[in-house]
This record gives sequence, structure tokens and C-alpha cells, in this order.
Amino acid sequence: MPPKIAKRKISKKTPQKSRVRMAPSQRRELILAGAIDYFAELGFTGKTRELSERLGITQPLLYRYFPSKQVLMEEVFEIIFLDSWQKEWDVLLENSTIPLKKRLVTFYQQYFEDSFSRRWIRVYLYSGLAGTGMNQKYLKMIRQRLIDPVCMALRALCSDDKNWGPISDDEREFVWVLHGSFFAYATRKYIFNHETKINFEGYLTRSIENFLDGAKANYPKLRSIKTSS
Amino acid sequence: MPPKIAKRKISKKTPQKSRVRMAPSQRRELILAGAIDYFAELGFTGKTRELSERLGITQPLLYRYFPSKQVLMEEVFEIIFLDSWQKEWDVLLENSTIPLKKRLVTFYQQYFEDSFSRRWIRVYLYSGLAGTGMNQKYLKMIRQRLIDPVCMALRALCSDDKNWGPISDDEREFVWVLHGSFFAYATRKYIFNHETKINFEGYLTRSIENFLDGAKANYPKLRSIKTSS
DNA sequence: AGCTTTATTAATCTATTGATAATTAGAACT
DNA sequence: AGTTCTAATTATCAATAGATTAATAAAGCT
Repeated sequence: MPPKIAKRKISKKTPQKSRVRMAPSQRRELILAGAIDYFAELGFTGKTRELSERLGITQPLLYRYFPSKQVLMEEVFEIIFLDSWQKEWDVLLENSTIPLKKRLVTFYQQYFEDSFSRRWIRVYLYSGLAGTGMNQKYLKMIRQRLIDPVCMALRALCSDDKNWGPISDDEREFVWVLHGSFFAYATRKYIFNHETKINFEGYLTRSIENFLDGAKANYPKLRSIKTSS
Repeated sequence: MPPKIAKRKISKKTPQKSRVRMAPSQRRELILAGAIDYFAELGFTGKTRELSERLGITQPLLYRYFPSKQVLMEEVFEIIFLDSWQKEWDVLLENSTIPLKKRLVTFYQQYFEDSFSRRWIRVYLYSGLAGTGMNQKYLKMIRQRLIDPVCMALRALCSDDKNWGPISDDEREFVWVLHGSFFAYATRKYIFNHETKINFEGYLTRSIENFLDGAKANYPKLRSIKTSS
């Protein structure tokens, strides 16, 4: 294909569009904020023209602030993932002066606001389906900061034995059942638009109670299980 | 844009591609089967050219059998959703001569093979994110054929009272916790590629045991809860 | 074998969309 | 008010991908 010489129409009378000139840092933030909403809704199929339209700017302007759609989306994803964990939660979850039930209820109340939100869940799933490595990082973080601490708390709660050795995957999966059931709840709500007429607070409390009641009887059994290959 | 007159190169010497001529019904099945695999992996971003290449046919041939990509994908999705429930499960789940625990273990062993599979989970999430109404149908079916029967079984198992009235959303959510935790497990495995070294059978059994142990103490409490607006 | 039918392919259209180049205009400074 | 800098816009490119049209060839029929 022969390279075409650029022939540009030099229009002396452009039907000018009203133009708002902003400080770059401010404009950048504006774009990013809009991109978070937009890509959370539409995922990878989102279009730069549509995004720019929502923002009230022209499409090429996006490229002044971000070199490519890919980069913009990566930044969006990173923000959403990074924002998803509050440092206070680390302290809360390991605070053995508070009953475990109360710790978990408090944690998940906040977690549903910050992380199991519409925006977050959607981006999380888009990112997973597309095969970005981002979710791996997230899962690792959850294991270290949520799953494992809860495992330790369950050991303390359900057993007198102090010498369990390292946490096993079977123990972790036991805790994932609780976390996963909440993840699934959020998915049903925000991805599949499944509405239920329940009192959320009550649901949360009962789920955790039920989980802990079961754990008291069953968690200690996990000690003797050998990890299969 | 002025409509262009079609100027077609009439090539007397086409570098012919080997051609297999099949019965239409057979070809259709072949395309459909390939499309299921392909769209399960790539979702809505899948390309007709790539699909045809995998199938070893040319891209326009797809359009002889399906009027549009949209229609082809819808057919794919419908097949996956329809195939996802075995009629025997209805009988199994309501068979009160078998202990509930055994019923559930048997059911989920099979369900993980048929429905919580890589292909199914991916298509299900793609479909949900894209906002097709298909998932609604699926959720409704699950409620009628799985959730509600299990609710009734839990009533029988955990309470002597025979007059509960209609099943409440709080009861349903109690059961969704179990189902959701398995859905989340499959999602972690097939979407986020999260590997665990556990014995799956043991995990399944323990999860169900734990759920039922909790239910014995907590399910009866649901009776007195009023549905909030 | 020649004829007919139609499954399949080659060639191409057209709309979309990420990205770039050239032009315009808002605002700060003198 | 004029000058300068650069944010923002207009115009456009180029590649992609869904879809269509016309040519080609495999298989059945006589």
C-alpha cells in the first residue's frame, strides 16, 4: 500500500466547538474518573470516542494524556484494585480482643461498600476474563491479609491445640467458602441484576454466624488432613 | 459518500483452496460446536475470521448458516444454558429417602462437571457482563429447581414445624450461600486460574457438612424473620 | 459424460475505531 | 493589546472486522 501524502483541508471557517482549557493535572484526573465509570460498565469493548463524548471532550484529547487506550485502561484497573483494601482492616482482622464474629461482620460491612461494589466487581471480572495478571495479585493479597488471618483466628477459636504448623490449603478453602459466598452474592447483584428483598445486615450476620457455628465443629477436623498431590 | 460501482477482478486463475463439501445440517453442527469453544474462550470480542480459521473454513461460509455473528452467539449461549440442567437432578434433590447431605454431595459432584465447568462459567459471565437477559432465566430456574427444593428439605431436616408458609427470600439466601460458594470456587479456578492443592471430593463433602451443621442450629431461626421492604 | 444444483470460496464493501498530524484558541505574561 | 505557549479541536489515516456479491467446484441426476 503506497504511503499517502497528507492532503489536509485547510478550513478557514471552522464551526468552532466551545473549548474549556484546563490545567493538565486536573484534566487528567477528570479523564481518569470518567474512564473508571466507563470501563467498569463496558469493559474492554468500551470505545474511546464514546468515553470522550461522555466527558464532553474530543477523542484525540485522550491521547494527549494517555499514550493508548491500553495504558488508560491499565491505569483504571490498577486504581480500582489498589483502592480495594483499607489498612485498618489488617488491624481489625487480627485484633483478638474483639470476638471473631464481630470482626468479620464489621469487616464485610465495609468490604461490601468498598470492594464488592458494582464498579469493582465488574472490572474484576472483565479483567479476569481478559486474562490480565492483575487478579493473581489480588488473590494473593486476599490470601495474605484476609484468608490466612481468619484461619489463625479459627484455630484459636475452635481448638486448644497450639501446634498446627503451617496453614494448609484445606484450611484456606474452608475460609474461602465464606468469602466466596459473599463474592457470589455481589456477582448476582451487580452482574446478573438479581434482586432480593432481604435485610442485608441480617443476611451478613446470619451467614457469618452460621459459618462460625459450623467451624466450631468442623474446623478442627482439618488438622489431620494430608494435602493431596 | 457516493455509492461505488462494484469492480470485481475476474481472476481466471484462482489459487484454489481445497474444498470439502458437507451436508448442510452436518456443517451447521460443526460450526456450532466450534463456536461454543471459541466464544467460551473469547466472549464477545471473538472474531468471525478467527473462528472460521479454527474451523478450517472461510469466513463468509459462516454467514450461509447464520445470518449474523449476533445470532450465532445467541444460539451458542442458549445451548450452553439449556444443557446445564439434567432432569434427573429434580428427582434426586426431592428424594427424601436419601439423606440431604448425600443428595447434595451427589448433585454438586455432577453439577461441577456439567455446569461449573470452564466453558460454562466463562460464557455465563460474558453473558452477564454484556447484559443479555439470559442469566435471569437461569437464575429463575436455579431458584425453582435447586434453591426452593433445598429450602424445603432444610425445613424438614431442621424443624418439626410443618406450617411455615411460603418460602421467604431469607431462606433462599441461606441456601444461596452454599451454591454461591461453589460458584465462587469455579470462578476462581476457571476465570482467575487460582490453583489449590486440595482433594476436591473432600472439600465438597466438608463444605456441605459444615453448611448442614450450621443449618441445624440456624435455619429454624429464619422462620420468624419478617421480609423487609 | 454432460447437466444441474448449491456448498464453498475469492474478492470486496463499508462502518467502526484506535491513533496521528495539523490547526485553532484560551490564558498567562509582558 | 500583542506575544507566546500549549490545551483542545478538526481533519484524517489505517487497520480491523462484520457482512455481501460473484465466481468456482463438489456431488447427484439423467
